[in-house]
Amino acid sequence: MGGYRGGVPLSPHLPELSALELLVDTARTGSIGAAARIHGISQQAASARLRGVEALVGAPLLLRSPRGSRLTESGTVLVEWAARLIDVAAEVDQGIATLRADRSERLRVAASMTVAEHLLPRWLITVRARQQTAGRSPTAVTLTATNSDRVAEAVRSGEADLGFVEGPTVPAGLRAQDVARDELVVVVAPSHPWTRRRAPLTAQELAATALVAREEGSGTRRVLEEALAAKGLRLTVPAVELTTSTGVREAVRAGSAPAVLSRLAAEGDLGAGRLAAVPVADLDLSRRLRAVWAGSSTPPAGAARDLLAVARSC
Amino acid sequence: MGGYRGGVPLSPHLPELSALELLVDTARTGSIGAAARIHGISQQAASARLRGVEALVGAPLLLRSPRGSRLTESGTVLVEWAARLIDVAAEVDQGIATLRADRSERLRVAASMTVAEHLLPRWLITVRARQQTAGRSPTAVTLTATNSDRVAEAVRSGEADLGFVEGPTVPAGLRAQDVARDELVVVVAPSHPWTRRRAPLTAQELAATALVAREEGSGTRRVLEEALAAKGLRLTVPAVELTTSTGVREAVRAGSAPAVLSRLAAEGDLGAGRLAAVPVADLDLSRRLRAVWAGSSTPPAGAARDLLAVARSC
DNA sequence: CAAGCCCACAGGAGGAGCTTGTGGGTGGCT
DNA sequence: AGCCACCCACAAGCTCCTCCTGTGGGCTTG
Repeated sequence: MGGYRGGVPLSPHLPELSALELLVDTARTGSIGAAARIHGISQQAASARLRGVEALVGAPLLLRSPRGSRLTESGTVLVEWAARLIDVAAEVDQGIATLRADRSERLRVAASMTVAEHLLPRWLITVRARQQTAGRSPTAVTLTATNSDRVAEAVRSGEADLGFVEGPTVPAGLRAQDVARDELVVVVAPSHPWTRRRAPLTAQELAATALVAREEGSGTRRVLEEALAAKGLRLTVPAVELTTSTGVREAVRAGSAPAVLSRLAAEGDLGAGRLAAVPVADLDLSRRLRAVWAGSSTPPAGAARDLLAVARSC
Repeated sequence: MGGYRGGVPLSPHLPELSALELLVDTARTGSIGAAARIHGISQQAASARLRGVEALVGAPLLLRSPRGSRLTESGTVLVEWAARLIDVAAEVDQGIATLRADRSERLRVAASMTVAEHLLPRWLITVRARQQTAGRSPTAVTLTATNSDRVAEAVRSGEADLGFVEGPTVPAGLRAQDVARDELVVVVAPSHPWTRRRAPLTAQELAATALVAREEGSGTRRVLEEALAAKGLRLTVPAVELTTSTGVREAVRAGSAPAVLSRLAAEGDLGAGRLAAVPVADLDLSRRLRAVWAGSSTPPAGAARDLLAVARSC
């Protein structure tokens, strides 16, 4: 996740998302015409689009017959991949809806970068689905994504109804509830000498190294600092400070220095071998992700309650 | 992943993938013009496209200045989401390349559905990346996705150079190497009575239930049957037999009957609450994913070796 | 102060995708 | 048997989108 290499656009063989949706719906319904109706286009247009997809892919995907269409073997695999892609696209879609600023009645959420990037879109999809199955109309949500400090401020000042933060302590003046756990990992470029270590890193070594770090006020940075402080250590002045985990990842991949990142943010790059994780011996880098709200001691009602419930169950 | 609900096309607010790529590259380079050059379009076209994205999202994403463009807060979040989407798209893209049938020299891979759907695209991306960093030109790979039995046949007959199968035993006449572990889970619709059970399911109960199942010859089916056989049990005749895990998932969601699925295939739906997992008490449903090849006892050379190495390290 | 980068606006050409109209084929119902 | 409903594909025309080129304004650098 989030490891887009940049500079290498996707090949022109990748069909458009809408065309893939059409294919998936054709597979589901067993009929091109039915899928066309779902998408609000004519059967002919759908047929042409799907032929276009087949031409792009370079393999037959559908077995057309006078009483419907079935998938070929290649089609089956492609539909499976496409469904996954569309799921992620739906998350982004949901996320985009939260960025739109033109609503009046809405749930205003402020979240730390880590939560906003990696968890919220999925939560929102689930909340929406649950509200719809419960027969309620889905709530409009607006999202502000900053660092944990500013999330706390936004909630305190009433700019946001609900916040999500990381960090070892509950922000002053707010009520909180744990919703998930996360863990920080030390990551380096695959070419970095630390990847060839036998023994795990010690807290002392880590503290003595100039890292690529997030700015002060970020939950990631604070957790690291407090974990080191618990060992009587202080963080060396960072080599670079950046405000996004993308920036941090890119700097690490460029080989400059190690970094400490949320596992959520690093996962994709670790899996793909673009980054390597370095175990740390004597440091507790797990952290809680908390929902926070102002005012009463009980969790908020309405849509905020729904979101909180979904977040806790994931 | 792979839980596409169907019937609800993505909102028209979602920008096209190419437009999102453009945004990501603009963020990376700090300049609209530079991103335009990467994508081989004029600066004006890129500028217009990005304005289109902003209109679609309904929020400013870029802070344009006479010496470049930076992201707004909303832009930062969107870029992060978009990068993830593009990563998945790149996997699909890579997968599509393997479906194209027009190459002559290539590595021919046959894989079980589970592996083809959930693991191979990522492996292929990594192989490609490693080959490129090693200065070699990337290998063309063609993929056939069927059930484990037919994968074994394809490898035996020389139709495929390398195969990936599930199942408790190594197919006769082939050499094998473990590459990963997987686990089967019992899944039901969220409304199914089993979700309200206190005690875990017993193997006996499971065996006595008519399930939604994969066809005979599939690795998923075989693992289940053998796990039951180890307890002296036999599977009841399935309620339905389907050849894809999508089909199985949909049937389960429709509420008809429980199913046994790879955790890989069920993950997305479990996370989103579209399916529920039911613990099973006394049944070992873990399974190995194996690479198989014909002939010599040593693993194959060349590109097959690269793929094998990547698969094992993930 | 000119050159080089950044950006945006305007007009025109091309093409991709849609719709409507049409026809061939199969299965079920009366 | 015959009609109807559904499946699919081909063809012609239109529309709108997106790209191109040409142009101009603003800021920084040598």
